[in-house]
Amino acid sequence: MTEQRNDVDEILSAIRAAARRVTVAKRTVAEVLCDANGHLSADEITTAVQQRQPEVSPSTIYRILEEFEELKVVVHSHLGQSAAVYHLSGAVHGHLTCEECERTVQIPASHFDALSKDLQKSYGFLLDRHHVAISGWCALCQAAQLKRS
Amino acid sequence: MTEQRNDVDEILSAIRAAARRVTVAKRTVAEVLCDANGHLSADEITTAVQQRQPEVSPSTIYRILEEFEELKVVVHSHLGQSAAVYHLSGAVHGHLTCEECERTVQIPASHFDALSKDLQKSYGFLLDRHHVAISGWCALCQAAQLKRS
DNA sequence: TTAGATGCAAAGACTTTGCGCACTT
DNA sequence: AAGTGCGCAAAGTCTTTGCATCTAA
Repeated sequence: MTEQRNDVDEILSAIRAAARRVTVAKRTVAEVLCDANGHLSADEITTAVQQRQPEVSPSTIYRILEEFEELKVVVHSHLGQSAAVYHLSGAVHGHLTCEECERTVQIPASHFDALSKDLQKSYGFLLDRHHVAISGWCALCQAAQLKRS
Repeated sequence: MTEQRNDVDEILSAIRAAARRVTVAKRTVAEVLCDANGHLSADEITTAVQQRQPEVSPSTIYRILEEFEELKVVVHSHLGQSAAVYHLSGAVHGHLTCEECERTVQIPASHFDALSKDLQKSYGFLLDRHHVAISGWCALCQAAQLKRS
C-alpha cells in the first residue's frame, strides 16, 4: 500500500490533459503500477486491480494500458517467450532476462549509452531506452551449468 | 533456389547425430531457413514449406522448429509486438526493430561486444548474441517525424 | 518391426473488438 | 446532456497438444 501519490497524480493529470476521463478503473491501474516496483504482465495487473475493484474486466485493463502508453506514462516490453510486461515509463531501465530460469533483472539505462551512440552513428537508429530487453543467462544459471558439465 | 547445401546438410547431420529422424518436412524446413537470408515467422516458414510440400501442417512446423532449437541450429527472437521469428543460429547478428514502421534490420553481433563485456562484469550476465532485439526508431521514421513537427 | 514423426482438430494463452449501458465531465 | 469508457462475450492471433496413422531406420 505504498501508493506513490505523486506518480499516480501525474498519470491522472496526463489523462485530464489529453481530455480523456478519469475513472475508477484507470485510477486503480495507475495505483497498481505505482505500487509495483518492477514490471507486471497484463494478467498480473488485472489480478491486482480486481483485488481492489472486482468489477474491472481484463479488456478494460488492456484498453487502459493502451491509453497509458499513448500518454507515454507506461511502456511495455516483451521479455522471454511469454506475455508482455508493463511498467511506468518514468523508470528508465533495461531488462536482462535469463533464458534458463526466466527471471528478469532491471539495470540502469546508462549501460546502453555506448551502444546507443554506436547505433545512432552506424545506422541512424535511435534506440528506445525503455524497451531494451536482452536475453542471455544469469550468473546463477551459468554456475549451475558449469557444475553439471 | 539458392539452397546452401552445406547448411542444409549440417542441419540434417545434427538431426542424425541426435538420433532423431530425417523427414521430408524437416528437410524442407531446413531448406527454407537456409534460402532465407533473414528471419522468418513461423507462418512465413509454413507458407514457404507448403509451396514445396503442401501436406505439411503448421503444427509440424512448430514441432520441427522446436527440435531445431534444441539442436541449436535455429534460434528465435521476439521482435516488435508480433509473432516470433526464426533464423539459422549460424548467422549471429542482432536485430534493430523500428517501432514506427515495424521494419527490422540485422546488424553484426560485434556491435554488442562492449555491452556484453559490461553486463558480464557488472552482473555476471552472459548475453545471448543470437537473441539481441533492440527497439527504437529507424533513420527514415525519425526524419519523417522531424518533418511533421 | 517399432519408436519417432505427422496430420488434423481441438484446446490454450494472450489480446482485441463490437455493442449497449453506465458514468465522467 | 453528451459522449467517453466499461463490462461482457465473442472473435482473433499465435502456439501447443492429443490421438490415430504413417514412416524412417
